[in-house]
Amino acid sequence: MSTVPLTPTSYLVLGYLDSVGAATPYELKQLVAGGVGHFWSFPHSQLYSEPNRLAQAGLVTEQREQTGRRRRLFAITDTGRVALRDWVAEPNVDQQEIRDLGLLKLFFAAGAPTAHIEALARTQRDAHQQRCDAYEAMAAAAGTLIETDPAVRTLELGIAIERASVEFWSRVASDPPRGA
Amino acid sequence: MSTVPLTPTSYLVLGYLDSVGAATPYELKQLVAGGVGHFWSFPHSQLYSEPNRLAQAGLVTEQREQTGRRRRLFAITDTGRVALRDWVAEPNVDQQEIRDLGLLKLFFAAGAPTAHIEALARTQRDAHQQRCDAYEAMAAAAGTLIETDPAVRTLELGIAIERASVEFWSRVASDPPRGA
DNA sequence: CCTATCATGTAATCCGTTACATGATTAT
DNA sequence: ATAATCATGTAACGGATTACATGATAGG
Repeated sequence: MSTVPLTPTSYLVLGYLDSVGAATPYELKQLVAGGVGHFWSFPHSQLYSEPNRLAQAGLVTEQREQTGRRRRLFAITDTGRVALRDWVAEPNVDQQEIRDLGLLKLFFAAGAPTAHIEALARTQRDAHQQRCDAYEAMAAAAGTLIETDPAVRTLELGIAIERASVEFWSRVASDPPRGA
Repeated sequence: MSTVPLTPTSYLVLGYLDSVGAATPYELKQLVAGGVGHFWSFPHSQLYSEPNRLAQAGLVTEQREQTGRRRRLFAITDTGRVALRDWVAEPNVDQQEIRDLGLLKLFFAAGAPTAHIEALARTQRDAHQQRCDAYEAMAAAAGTLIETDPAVRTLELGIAIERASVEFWSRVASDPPRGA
């Protein structure tokens, strides 16, 4: 029960364990795939190692099947719940960043032919459009939950950002830099 | 001169070396701070190790001062230039993600008191507003370059996303989930 | 001179990713 | 039955981050 540094992944696991009570890594994987995974994804192997770290810190408990697959079932502890609440309450220090690979490419596209820039812009535009549609469908499916459920509410930002991205890349596609 | 996997950081270094010809790690650090660093930041130590990797792959050359600080000066090679062009030209496979810590907190805020959510939203709103102002100032300073320089053009997306974020967090602040 | 700060760099650590592996279950 | 796919998990590697360290330089 030593103390370990908590990463966003840690809180993600704590957050899900808090909302469902207890889960195996595989169940976590499924939860992530249908939830945060849409805007914060990572390989499933993390969901096998991260709970171990959390167990070391006493934030979750582990219970292992004695038969068959010997699945591990993790549950959040009171300490874990406190850590989660504290994290949500504590003001955000670090700024979020765009970290869009397409944007990085555009940034360094000074030497590229215009046709390549246009192609990049179209690809990005379409990808963001797809994602926008997906978010909108999820929001529609969630209905009025978007007003009361914080998790669902995040869709609103996703949609807004995707729309802005579609508009941006559309403009770049139709009016690329170096256009003269 | 073995082959190494190229990461976004690799191309970032190649991109800058391509635009300035040659630079020391410290010069790269300054370039990044005034450029991509605004939307793709990382510790400066990367700028000391990454060029080494690129040199192994023959994408850059290294020249070391024989006196005083023994600074290292890196220059991009033709091979490096080709790699950079290819990267820009190749279509983007992976989707970009939001990866906003504030958004992650909101996602898991179901158990938090409304006051905490409001505080989170206000903090986020203000941070994004600040960043929005900064981007707009940079765009204004760049003037019409925004139409012709791809690197400057990226500011447009930054501004659009920041504005959308400000609006989103303002709404959450004034009308938080669980508000009933 | 002296010391505070900037410039410049290295070392060690670890999270996250990639790759692999094996037990269940379904379909044909 | 047997191939295919899903479920479940582990091992190993490396890039990114954190922390530390030392040389220049300017200000007082």
